[in-house]
Amino acid sequence: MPPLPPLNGPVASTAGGLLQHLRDGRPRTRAELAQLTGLSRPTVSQRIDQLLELRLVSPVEDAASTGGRPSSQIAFNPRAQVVVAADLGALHARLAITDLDGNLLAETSSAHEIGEGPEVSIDWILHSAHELLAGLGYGPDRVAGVGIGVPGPVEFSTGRPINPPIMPGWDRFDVPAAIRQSLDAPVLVDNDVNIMALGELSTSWPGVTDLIFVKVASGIGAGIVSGGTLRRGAQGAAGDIGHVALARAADAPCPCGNRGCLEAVASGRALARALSTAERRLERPSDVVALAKSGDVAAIQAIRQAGRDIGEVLTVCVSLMNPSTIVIGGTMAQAAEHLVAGVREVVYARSIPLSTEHLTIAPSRAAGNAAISGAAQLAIDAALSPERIARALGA
Amino acid sequence: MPPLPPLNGPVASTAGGLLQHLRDGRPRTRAELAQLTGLSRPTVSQRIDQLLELRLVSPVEDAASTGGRPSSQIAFNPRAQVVVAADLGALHARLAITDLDGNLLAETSSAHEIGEGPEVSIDWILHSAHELLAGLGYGPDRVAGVGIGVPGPVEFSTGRPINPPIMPGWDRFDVPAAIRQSLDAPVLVDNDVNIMALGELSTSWPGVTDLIFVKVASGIGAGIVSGGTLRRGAQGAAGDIGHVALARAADAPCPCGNRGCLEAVASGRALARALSTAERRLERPSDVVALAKSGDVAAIQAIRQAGRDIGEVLTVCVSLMNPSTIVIGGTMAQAAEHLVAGVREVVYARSIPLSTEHLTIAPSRAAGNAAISGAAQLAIDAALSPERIARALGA
DNA sequence: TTGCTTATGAAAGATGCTTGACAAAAGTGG
DNA sequence: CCACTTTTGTCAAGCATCTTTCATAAGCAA
Repeated sequence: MPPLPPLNGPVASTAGGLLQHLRDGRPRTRAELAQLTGLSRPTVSQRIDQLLELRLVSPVEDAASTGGRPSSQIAFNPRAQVVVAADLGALHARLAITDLDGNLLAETSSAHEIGEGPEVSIDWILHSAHELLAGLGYGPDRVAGVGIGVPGPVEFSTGRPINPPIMPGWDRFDVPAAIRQSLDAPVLVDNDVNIMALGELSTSWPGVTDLIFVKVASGIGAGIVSGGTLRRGAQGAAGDIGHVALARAADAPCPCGNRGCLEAVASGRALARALSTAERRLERPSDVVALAKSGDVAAIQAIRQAGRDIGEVLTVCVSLMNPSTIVIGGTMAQAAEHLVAGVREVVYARSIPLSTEHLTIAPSRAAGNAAISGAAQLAIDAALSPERIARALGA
Repeated sequence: MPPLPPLNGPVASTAGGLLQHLRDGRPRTRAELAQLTGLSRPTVSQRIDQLLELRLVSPVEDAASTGGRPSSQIAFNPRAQVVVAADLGALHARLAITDLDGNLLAETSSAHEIGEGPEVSIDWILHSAHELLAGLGYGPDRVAGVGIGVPGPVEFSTGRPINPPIMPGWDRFDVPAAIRQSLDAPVLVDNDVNIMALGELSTSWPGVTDLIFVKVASGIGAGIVSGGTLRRGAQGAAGDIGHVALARAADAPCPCGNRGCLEAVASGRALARALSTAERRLERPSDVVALAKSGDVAAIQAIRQAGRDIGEVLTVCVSLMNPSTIVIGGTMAQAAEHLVAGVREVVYARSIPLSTEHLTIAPSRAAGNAAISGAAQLAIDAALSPERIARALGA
C-alpha cells in the first residue's frame, strides 16, 4: 500500500521533451531525432518549428551528403536567453550572466556583508543583474531564470532560508518573491555547497551520477549527488558533515557550541588559528593557503592532516553511498595537492575494495567557478524544463 | 552540457497510470478518478474497462448516494495475480507467495546452504514456488513477478551477484534467466539488506521518503532510501557500513581481513564470541538474543554497547543524508530495546539539532517479514508498472 | 544535363481524447 | 405510490494530434 502513487513525469513527446535531447550541444538531423524519440519525422519537424519559433534551436550547416540530399541539422541555441547566477558568501558576493550552456557572458563581484539582511543583498543582486544585462545589450525579458546560492540551509521548494546560523534576518525570507519584483522568471535558491556540487558536476564530470562534493573553507560541508540528482534529505540538511564527531578532535571547541567536531580541527578557520603565532597572525583560510604555497612546512603538514581528518569522515560516506567520485573544493582546495593527498591516504586505506576500486578522489576542476556555474545550472534546468517550454508555447 | 538527457517518464494517462492511483486500496468512483487524473469521464471508463479485463480492478459495492444515483466504485484487486518472493540467507531460505498487496498467501522455508551454488538454490525456489502455487490452486500463469533477495552484492540491472564473499559459484550467475526457465515473469534480484529496507518501508512507514534501514545480524549492513527510492550507489555497494573503521574497535580482527571494523565489535558474530565462556559457548546471533532475554546483564550491556558503536557510525550517516527515519532490524533487533537504546543514546547526543529534531529511530516493525515483504514489493512494483500493464494490454 | 538517391514538407487518413447529450438509477417530497 | 431531482454512466459527434503517404527539392555521379 504505497502512500502516494508515484506521479508520472511529463510527457516525453512534447517540444520540451525533444529539446532535452538537443541540450548536449550536438547538432542533430530531424531523422536522428525521430529515431531518438520514437516519433515520426513530421511530428519532429513540427516540434522543431515550435522550438525555432522560441529561438531555442537554430539551423546549422547541413551534414555531409551520404549520396542524396544532405540533411539539414539543427542545434540547441544557448544564446537564445540568459540566466542570472548569484553566489552570496558571508563576506563576498558574486553575480554572473550566463547563456543557456552556462558560459559566463558577464560577471561582477563585491564585498558584501550577508548579515546586513536580505533587502540589501537582493537589491544588490537586482541592481547588478540589470547593469550587466544592459552592458550586454539584453533586456530583462531575456532572463530565463535566476539561481542563487546562500551560505546556509534553505527549504528548496519555497526558496526560503531556514534557521541560517550566519544570516541574521534571512530566516524564512521569501527570496523568490523579492527577486520577482523586477525579474519575471523562475527563481531557485539553494545552499552554497549544493550549488557548488551542481556546478562541479555539470561543468566537469559528465556522466557521473553518484558524487560527493566537499567544500573546505572556513567551515566544512558536502553536497550529495545520488542517482544523478542532488539529494537534500528530509529537512534539506543533507551533507552537513562539518559537525561530525572525530576521535582526533577530542575536546576541541567548535563555533557550533559542541566539542570535537570535524570543523574544529580540519576547517580553514581551525587551521588559521592553529598556525597563528604571536608574530604571525592568520585571519582567513586564504592566509593558510598562501602560507602553504610559500613552502611553510608546518602549514603543509597541517593541511595534509586536515585532509586525513576529512578522509576519516569520508570513509563512512563512501561505504554508505558508494559514490564514483569525490571532489574537494572550497578555498582550502587551492592547496589541493596536500589536502587531497591526505584524503586519499585515509579513504583508500580504510574503505572496502569494491567501493574504492573505481573511486576517483580529485580536487575541484571548476575551482572558483563551481558556485556560480551551479547557480546558473539550477536556473537553466528550470528554464529548459518541459513544463516551462510548454508554458512558453502556450503564451 | 548534461551527459544524457533525463528521459521523461511514462505517460500519465494510460491504463497503467490510472492503476497507480488505485494501488492504495481505497475504492474510487469513476468521477473521482477523472478529477484525480485530469482525464474525462469517458476516458476513465475506457481505462477502467481495460483494467477490469485484466481483472486488476473489480467493482465493489456502490457508494452512498448524495441525493442522486449512487456512484459505482471500483477498487484495486490484489488477488488478480500473485508474486513469488524469496529470501536466500547464508544458511536458511524462505519463500512466499503473496498477492499484489504483499499479503502472504502461503510460505515455506528450509535449511539451505547458499554455498552449494546457484543451481541448487534456484531449483529449490522453482520447486517450492510451484508447490505452493499448486496448493493455492493457482497455475504458474498467475505469477506476475518474482523478487529474490541474496546475501551479497548484486548488479541490480542484470540481476547478477557480483563478487559475493559468501556465495561461492554465484559470481555473475544470471539468476533471472535461470528463474525464467519455468516462470514467465519479470525477475528482480537484490541484496538482502536492500530488500529488507524496501519491505520495512512499504509495510510500515507510509509517506517516509528518506530512511536508513540497518540490519544487525551476523554482519552489519544498511539499505538506503533517499527521495523515495532505494539508492544502490555507483557499483551497487551502497550501505556497506559494516566495515567502517571504529575507534573503539581498535585492532579487533574482522572476517573481512581488515582490523577495527564496526562488524568486528558490534555484530552478532562478534557479540557471540565476546560473550562465550569456557562452559557456555554461543554460536549464533540468536544465542546472544536468547541470553539477553533471559536477563543476563553482561549480554544486555554488550548489546547496548553494540548499539552505541553502530550509533557512532550512524551519526555520520545522519549528518550526510539527513533521513527522517532510522530502522534497526536483523536478528539482533529481536533484542531491540537494548540495541536501539544504544543507538539513540549516541545519535541524539552527537548529531546537529536540525537533523535530529524530526528524526525517528525505531526497531523494525516488519520484523521477520521485512525481507520477504521487500522481495514481494520489488516484484509487485515491476508487475504493476505502467510499462508492464501496457504490454499485457497489447498482448 | 540527366538519372539516382535521400531528405523535407504538405496533404490525407487514422487514432484517441474531449465535449455535449441522453438514458439509467436511486433518493426525496408530495 | 408516483413524479421530480440529482448524479452517474454511456453514446455520438467533434476536434486535435500523430502517422502514413506522396510529391518536391537538393546534391552526387555519369
